[in-house]
Amino acid sequence: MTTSRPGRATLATIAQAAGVSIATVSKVVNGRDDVSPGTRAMVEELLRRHYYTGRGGTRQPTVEVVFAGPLAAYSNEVLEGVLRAAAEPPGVAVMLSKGRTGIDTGAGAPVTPTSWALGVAKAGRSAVISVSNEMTVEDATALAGANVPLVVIDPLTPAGADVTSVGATNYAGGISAAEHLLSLGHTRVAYLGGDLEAGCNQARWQGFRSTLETAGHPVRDDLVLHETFRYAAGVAAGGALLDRQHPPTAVFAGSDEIAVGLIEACRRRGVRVPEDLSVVGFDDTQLAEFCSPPLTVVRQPLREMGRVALRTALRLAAGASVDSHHVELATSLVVRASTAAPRQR
Amino acid sequence: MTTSRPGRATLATIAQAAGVSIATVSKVVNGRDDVSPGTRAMVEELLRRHYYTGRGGTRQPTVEVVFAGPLAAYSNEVLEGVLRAAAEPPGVAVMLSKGRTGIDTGAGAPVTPTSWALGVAKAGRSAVISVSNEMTVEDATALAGANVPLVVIDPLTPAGADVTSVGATNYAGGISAAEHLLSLGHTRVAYLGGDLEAGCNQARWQGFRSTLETAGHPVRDDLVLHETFRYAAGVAAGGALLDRQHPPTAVFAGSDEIAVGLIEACRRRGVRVPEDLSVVGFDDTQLAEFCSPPLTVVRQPLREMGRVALRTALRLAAGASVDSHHVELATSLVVRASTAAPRQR
DNA sequence: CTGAAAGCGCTTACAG
DNA sequence: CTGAAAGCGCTTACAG
Repeated sequence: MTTSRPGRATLATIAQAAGVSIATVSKVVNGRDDVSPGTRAMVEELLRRHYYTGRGGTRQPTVEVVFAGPLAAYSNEVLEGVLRAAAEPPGVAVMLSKGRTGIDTGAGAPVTPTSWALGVAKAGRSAVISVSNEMTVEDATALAGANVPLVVIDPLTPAGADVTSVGATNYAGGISAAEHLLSLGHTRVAYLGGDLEAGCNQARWQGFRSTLETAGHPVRDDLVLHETFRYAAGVAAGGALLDRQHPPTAVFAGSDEIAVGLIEACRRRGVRVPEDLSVVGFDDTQLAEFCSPPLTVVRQPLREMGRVALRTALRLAAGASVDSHHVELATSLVVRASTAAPRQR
Repeated sequence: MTTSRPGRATLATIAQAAGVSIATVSKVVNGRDDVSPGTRAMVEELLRRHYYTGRGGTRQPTVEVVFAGPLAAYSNEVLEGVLRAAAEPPGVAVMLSKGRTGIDTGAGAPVTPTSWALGVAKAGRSAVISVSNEMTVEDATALAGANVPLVVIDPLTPAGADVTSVGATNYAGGISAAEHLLSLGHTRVAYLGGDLEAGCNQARWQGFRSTLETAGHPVRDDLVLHETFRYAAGVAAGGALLDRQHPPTAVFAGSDEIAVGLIEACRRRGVRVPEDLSVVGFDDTQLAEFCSPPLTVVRQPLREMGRVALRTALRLAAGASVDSHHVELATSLVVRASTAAPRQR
């Protein structure tokens, strides 16, 4: 039995494979309800397996980029990278959405992971890129079920083997921040981190912690704060840190936003940066560059991460496999003006 | 002669109208070259007039947002507004692109305004939103020819009657900046503006200028600088301003980026803000909020502008007409910590 | 350069 | 719940 399958799958391809009529397959594709559940399930499975796309064939290839929170300096860098990679020939269109929006799942029905994933597939998206977004296991599974590849940038939870992700060497970044501060002579340092549950935050902290400990200057427990990655956390928790009886001489912030918030907390108290306090940020977004003083940061190559995510997504969409399910790009230390030797006591 | 046109136009509709065969229309649609130029032109015209979309009918409605420069704090706010409005039922997909990319215009051919516009139409975009982007007259014309509505946000050149645009009350914004500084007691003020050719920059400057002049404190010619809207201009030109023998006591910057650059120039020189110099920004992006000290700004409602642009674009795409070809949303003064009374001499 | 005709992929009213 | 058959929108090899 030679199943001829030259080009793209048609209704006839599926009908033959399923042993049903073309009409029945058509009904399943169009979501009519006069098909038995069993037949429907089997046909749907076959449609997926054959990458059935409808007669439109391939429309313009499109990748959907999903952000969780508000767009910010961080997302800009990632998007720039994605956009530039997408502009390279042959070119992909980039769709932007927040959460599960932008996909029509049918008249006002509540959007479930499955309906969203099916909508994404039906809209013809080649792949989905999710950015620092807690994609649930359900979302990922539904997407896989709909045959839409998913690439996660900077996953909050450690990468499962079944999800492809792109991150940065956060642990190494924490180390370089510690080494920089140690080399300047700081020994009483604090960590003002982001969400405790976030994998990237944990890695940054552990790299930082271990290096200081090895150097004989362990970080005191009361100088370790896990808050959120946002500006407000820098202002509030950073301010509280400064109000201590014995404040640190340097702070490693878990993000640029936190660092910038901390710098505002310093200004309000007349604490000078870097004379009275050294601050190291993490990310190297435009915020770091525009900060006054310009921020010393551990740079994570966000644009490059966006570019790699896009190219990986395209490769998966083309049916190729990827060498590794998780890629980590190298961080690097960028020294600007927010760090200096501690004052002589 | 009753031309029956119930639903969507088909090849037959066009063929009948053009007095040619269905086959010929099909060839035009598919860009085959065995059609005479005259026939092709006529058929293309008819395809447009009938809003021919192909059998796919309406795909998921999609709006293409085109940015010129790099994504920045400014674009974030606009995009947030567009995205939120797009997420409201019934929901539109949002495509992001920079310049004329993201559209497949055929094998490696140089992208001309016409081929781009045709590609946009063929890709099924309902409308295009262009952000602070020098859309050329050619682009706009080509888009109009392809029946794709265009809405420009914050047009660089004064809105022509034929282009729909959304802006802010820049002139009034300039006035409110001047009034704020006058009320604090400043009389020796400078304008550190963006691109001289940009309409929004001119309006800001004129509103500012006229108010100070009326108040009897005209801005000295040597304290008026038109640079670019970027950070670097704030650092360099702003720094030069501070190095004058008689520096101003307050500066109205044409954008948040310029203001933030100026604040860095101040830091480098030990000039305190607002004690030694008051700074007013323009935009109210996240940069203003995160600046240290937080920036007093003339706020332009960028998110709202994004939302209005999207809704206008959708209305145009639906064939409705708009009341006004140019809408200006109100600016407002947001007082934060970068302005204060001038020091007593 | 044009179109009649064959044929493809799909949908749907209807018979079973 | 299923499918034979009619028919629609479109494409294309080919004759003129």
